[in-house]
Amino acid sequence: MATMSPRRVELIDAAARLFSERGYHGTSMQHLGEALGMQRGSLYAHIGAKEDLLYDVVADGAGRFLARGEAAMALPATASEKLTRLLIDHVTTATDHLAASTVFLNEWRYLSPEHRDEIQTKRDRYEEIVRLIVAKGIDTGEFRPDADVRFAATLFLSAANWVYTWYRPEGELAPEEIGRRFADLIVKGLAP
Amino acid sequence: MATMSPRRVELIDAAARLFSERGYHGTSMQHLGEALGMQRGSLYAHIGAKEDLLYDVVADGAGRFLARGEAAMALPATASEKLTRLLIDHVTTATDHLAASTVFLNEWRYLSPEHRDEIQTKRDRYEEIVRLIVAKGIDTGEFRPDADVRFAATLFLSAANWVYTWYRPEGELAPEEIGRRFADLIVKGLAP
DNA sequence: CCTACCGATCGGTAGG
DNA sequence: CCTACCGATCGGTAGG
Repeated sequence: MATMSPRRVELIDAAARLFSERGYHGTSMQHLGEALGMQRGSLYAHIGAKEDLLYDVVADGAGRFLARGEAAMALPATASEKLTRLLIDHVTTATDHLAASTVFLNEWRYLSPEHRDEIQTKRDRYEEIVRLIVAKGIDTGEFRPDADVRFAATLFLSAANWVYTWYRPEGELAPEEIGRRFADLIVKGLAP
Repeated sequence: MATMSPRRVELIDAAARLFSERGYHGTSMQHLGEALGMQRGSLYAHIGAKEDLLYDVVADGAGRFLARGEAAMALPATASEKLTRLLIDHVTTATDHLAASTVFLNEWRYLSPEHRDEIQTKRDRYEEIVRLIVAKGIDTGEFRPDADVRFAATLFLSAANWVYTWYRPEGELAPEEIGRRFADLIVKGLAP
């Protein structure tokens, strides 16, 4: 990562954009070459195979979300605050990196088995973080005792992960505001 | 539709399954031929082009969801009851027709522009139905007056449309129960 | 529904 | 980074 050439970075950017628009299988090396103004064969000076690009894009996306998750969990704050903070960060991250997030969420299943397993582990960890925050809120009495941890976490993830399908930068609501409103609704649903 | 041959029905079924597993662009006519035990060229006795199959699968999915939506709206019931009923029906439909629902939700963007527009209209109508139910609940005082109609509807749709990514038939919860728990959380979030 | 074929394009490589 | 190429496969058609 530290030694990644500028060309490789450009290539990953173009891959994120093209894969998000046309899908991984709908994007050819030819398309990628045109996006960078070079012959498709020349791309192999920078990568070993097409799947490397998918992995790079997906791993970037996974890494970003997970970093926000770990940060939210480490906050000295109530469960409601952590949940709200994380949902805002999640939405902001998804919208700031819309192409990469789209690829992360809907093309990751085309990764090679090894790469897929690695990403699955990160997804599992992220989900666990959300559950831990909800469970903590129940413990402290902040959320109602009969709340369903798994369903509350899944509702959180559903709202967060569906944003990329409808968010448009020209829309009237800022990403922060979107995250906040979802969090309000969910936190109210969890109130005692 | 009334005159659809058994072979064509088999073909659409196989397309739903394969497109949901490998994506539209990741599925070749060769794959489809193998699934039906025939040569790929022979498939053209039943369809005009590969895209016809995508359209058939997506249109089936869209039609099913929309029918549930219109039915829920027509119920003689409170807004909470309609919302709960629709969410249960949505989840049940998505899980009963998991492959077609998956294709409907994540391959529809590869339709031809005309077909895409037609499906978009149905999606818009479905979303409108959810909003109308929420708005009605606010009018009658069933939901709190400051509830955000668009966000409540989007939270509903997010939960409903994310199910296909994590639902597994061998899981412990029945689809009805999944829909009911989501509905409870959302309705509680809307309570005055 | 099959055989045999169409031109185009696929991901990837060699050699410079 | 390009030229020139590899074998394989793509969606689709003709003619039977």
